[in-house]
Amino acid sequence: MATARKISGPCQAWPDDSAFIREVLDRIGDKWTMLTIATLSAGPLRYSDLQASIRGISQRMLTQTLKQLERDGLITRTAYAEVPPRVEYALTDLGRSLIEAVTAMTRWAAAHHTEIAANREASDLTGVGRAKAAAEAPAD
Amino acid sequence: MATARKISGPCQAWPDDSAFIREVLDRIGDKWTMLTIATLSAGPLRYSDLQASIRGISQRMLTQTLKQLERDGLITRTAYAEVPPRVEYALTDLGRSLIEAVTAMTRWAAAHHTEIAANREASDLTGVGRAKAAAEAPAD
DNA sequence: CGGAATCCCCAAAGATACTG
DNA sequence: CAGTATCTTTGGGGATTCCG
Repeated sequence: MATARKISGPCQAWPDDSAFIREVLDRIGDKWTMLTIATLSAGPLRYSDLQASIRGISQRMLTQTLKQLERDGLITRTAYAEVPPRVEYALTDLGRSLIEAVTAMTRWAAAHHTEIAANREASDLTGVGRAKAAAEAPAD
Repeated sequence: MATARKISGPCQAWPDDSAFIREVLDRIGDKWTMLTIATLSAGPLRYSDLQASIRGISQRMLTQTLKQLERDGLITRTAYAEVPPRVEYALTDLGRSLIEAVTAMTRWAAAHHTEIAANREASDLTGVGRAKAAAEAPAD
């Protein structure tokens, strides 16, 4: 609504509604979110397990990510009122539906990260002419 | 170390080396990167077209994203030395291999964004008890 | 037109310490 | 063990300007 912009561009496979896609993408596109989903895709885990599995994530981000996912209905949080506090997080049905998309990303990452790294180096050497992108400055 | 988790879950595509996955994910997981890839998946576009299609992106981010993608070998940049400067960006073969993963994400987003929004609201109402997450203030 | 350089701001991410 | 509150830092990212 509002802005009825006429994009006379060539091939636009993108409806004007790319808005909500940005929204969702901005939310689940987050690296920690993806990693969390991926980690939980194997099965329910508790807080510490998640922190250990994703290792590199801070409690802040973990908690934040989990809460966000819970709000969105992607995961469930089950707290057992035991003496040693225990909370388990598990994917909901909705969350599971995301697995394929996330794994598609991670599988791609796993399959092409080497290629990417190679391209980076090549680019670094080839386009040095005026590349200021060469922040890599190999010293010298 | 203690990561000898026995995952008996359904789809586990998870090597312990989630490190490089984080790397790649952090790069393509960027919202603008995904949208750019998605936009280019329809075919080659020039700078202005991209800016118009993704609209909402600033030249800074667009340029930055394009450069990054070019460095990684996901897209190619072809500059035509014409009077009216013209530069076209197109996905490489590697870039195209990402399309399926990206579209998987966007399709999911398109299919479940409503559900997510609903869950958000429900969550907002249900857990109001002490929810500090309720920063939604719809501002009348 | 395409993009590089600069300024500036705010929000996000990390670390730490504390509590239930 | 699980989670929260606080402080600080960093840089992402928007707007503007100028150059090729």
